[in-house]
Amino acid sequence: MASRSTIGDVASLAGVSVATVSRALRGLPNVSSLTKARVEAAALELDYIVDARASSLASGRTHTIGLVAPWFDSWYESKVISGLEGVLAPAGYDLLLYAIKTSVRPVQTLRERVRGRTVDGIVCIDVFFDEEDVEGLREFGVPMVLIGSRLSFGHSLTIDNLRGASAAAEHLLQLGHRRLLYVGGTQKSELVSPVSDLRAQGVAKAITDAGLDVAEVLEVANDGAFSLAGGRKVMRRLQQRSEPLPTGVICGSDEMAMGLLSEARTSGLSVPEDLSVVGFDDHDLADVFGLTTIRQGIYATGEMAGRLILDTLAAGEDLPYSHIEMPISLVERDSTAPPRVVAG
Amino acid sequence: MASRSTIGDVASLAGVSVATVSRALRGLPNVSSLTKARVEAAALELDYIVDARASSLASGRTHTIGLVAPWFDSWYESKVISGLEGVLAPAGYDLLLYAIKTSVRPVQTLRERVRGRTVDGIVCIDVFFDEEDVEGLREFGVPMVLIGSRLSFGHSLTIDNLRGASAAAEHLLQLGHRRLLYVGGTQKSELVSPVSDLRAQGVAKAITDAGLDVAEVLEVANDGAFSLAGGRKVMRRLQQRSEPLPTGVICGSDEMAMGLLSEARTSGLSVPEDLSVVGFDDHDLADVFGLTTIRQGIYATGEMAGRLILDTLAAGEDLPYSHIEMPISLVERDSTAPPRVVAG
DNA sequence: TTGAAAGCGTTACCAC
DNA sequence: GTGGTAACGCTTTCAA
Repeated sequence: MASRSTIGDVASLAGVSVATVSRALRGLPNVSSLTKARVEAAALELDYIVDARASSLASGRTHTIGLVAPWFDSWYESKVISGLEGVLAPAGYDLLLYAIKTSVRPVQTLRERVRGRTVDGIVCIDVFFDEEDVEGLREFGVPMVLIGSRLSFGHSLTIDNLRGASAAAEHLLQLGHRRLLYVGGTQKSELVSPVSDLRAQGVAKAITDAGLDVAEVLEVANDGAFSLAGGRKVMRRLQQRSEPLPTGVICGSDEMAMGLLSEARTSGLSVPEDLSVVGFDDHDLADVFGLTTIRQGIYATGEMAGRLILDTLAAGEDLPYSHIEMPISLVERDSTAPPRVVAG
Repeated sequence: MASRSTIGDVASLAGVSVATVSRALRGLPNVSSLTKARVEAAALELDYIVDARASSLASGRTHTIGLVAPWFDSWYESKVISGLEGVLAPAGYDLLLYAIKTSVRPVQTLRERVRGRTVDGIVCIDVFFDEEDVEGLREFGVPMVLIGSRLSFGHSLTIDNLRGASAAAEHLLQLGHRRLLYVGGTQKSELVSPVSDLRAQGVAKAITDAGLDVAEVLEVANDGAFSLAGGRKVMRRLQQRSEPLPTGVICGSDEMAMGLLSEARTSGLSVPEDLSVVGFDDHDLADVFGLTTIRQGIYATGEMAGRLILDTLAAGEDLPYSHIEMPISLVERDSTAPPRVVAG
């Protein structure tokens, strides 16, 4: 292992003070170009690299952003990570990951990282804070961006879940469907998400707006768990009962839709002939499944979160909090069509 | 923002020295239980949290592990992250992400992080170092685990790519297929991966072992790019030419297989009647596609990498490097069957 | 069992 | 434009 050289070594070699080395290497003003060149040469020769911890301790900045999420192995999270990273890395910021286990109060983990001065800012994905948590959050004093949820302070990035689900339901209603099913569910953990409920409300709204009776048209399944397996389970249960199947299904996520689709096909139902299905997200594979879906640009959301953090950091803490609604759109593919027997 | 209390504040309140506070809070020996209790009470009252940077600067440990990969938005990476996190977090280690852009020498980024004392250890996923790089790597002096590649120093975790691909090919040969295609490709970047070649060799070996002529039986497509889109492209090209299609396809990844499958079905081919397909990985959705595949436990690989790092850290730098081959297995599903016309 | 003090490697303020 | 030096907040000898 090469011996580690410090700023002092560089100073000696260049024949200047450590203060000057520090300025020169960071490109600060008030350093003659001659001195600067000499310092840079010395640094290069000694293979000097700034100690991030010492620098951070002295300057107060860590150049690290913490990403908090319930888990990191889902498609959604990996897209956000990617978008964030794309913005943060070029700006010289690192990304630190914190998975919030279901059992632990999310705010506790946050506390330690922020108070321990490990991160300069925080991005939360689908972390839902309760009243008690919020008390503890204010004191953090570092910029915070929430994705998928909202808070009275800090930036937030969401989509219009209600409108998205409405659009999906409208699409099915216009095709002639009159027996709809919404498949949602709380997310995989106990950090209860309002997202699923909002989407259910959106579906109901579309039905009402079409002059129809929600009680007659809509059925809601709340055990889809936003997962592949959950979508399967819902479909299986549906087929085991005696009542007729709905003709149109709106799923709160593409992964649930894929599970449902898969199970439906396995048991001989054809999509969209027997059953129309709309998903949510526009997963990479939605296209392969020919899945009609509500597209949201998740990578772009990650980028936006990164930019918000960076801007807030640059501007000081006084930036007014913004709530941004990311665009969504209906992508029509092959999983939706008029119902086989149009009510007549 | 609550005023930050330091170890000095705690010491004053508890009426002891900072040295004692440091020992007491970290549970070191030689602290009377009375003192310890008093210190803990003071820390609690002041809501004291250790400054990670200062602690790290003084102790030399960062309690952070760096994860290096070409990108983070693929299924494979997200599984590794998840496995790593599951082991690291309980041990008090954080995970820092570095995406290696194709244009930059990977080793440069590593240098800065390690030399900058930002991480205690490094895990690399599918990062392939060339001779020149290796020179610079030795000096790092922190534990390193490579996933998917090998190095003469540092731990490595791979699967037997050759044997996996052999098993896939054998499966098809036993079903009676005599015209095979292997779909691979360098990975999405210029960091050339030997993985694809190894798998191609495995297929060839199975053919030879079966007493057949590789030149007659095997065709290789190296533009699958390990992606969905790549798999599609290969299938499309195949159908545009005049020669007959192969009857059995082995794909270097499930994502390529899914793309290929999707394209095949779109153009009216049925699987497995017209075409048998075997994938690689056992992607979460492989099951949905009914895809026969070579399963590798990626989450387990992530866990193992975490444990190796932790063990090495605990043991000091003297642990002998290990190369571990993770288990794989053939999972038979519905995408493979005997060819329609058995050669007779 | 406890305390004093010397680092750890920077940054930033204040003279010069 | 440059240098001296006090922080930054903790860990870790070494004495007591």
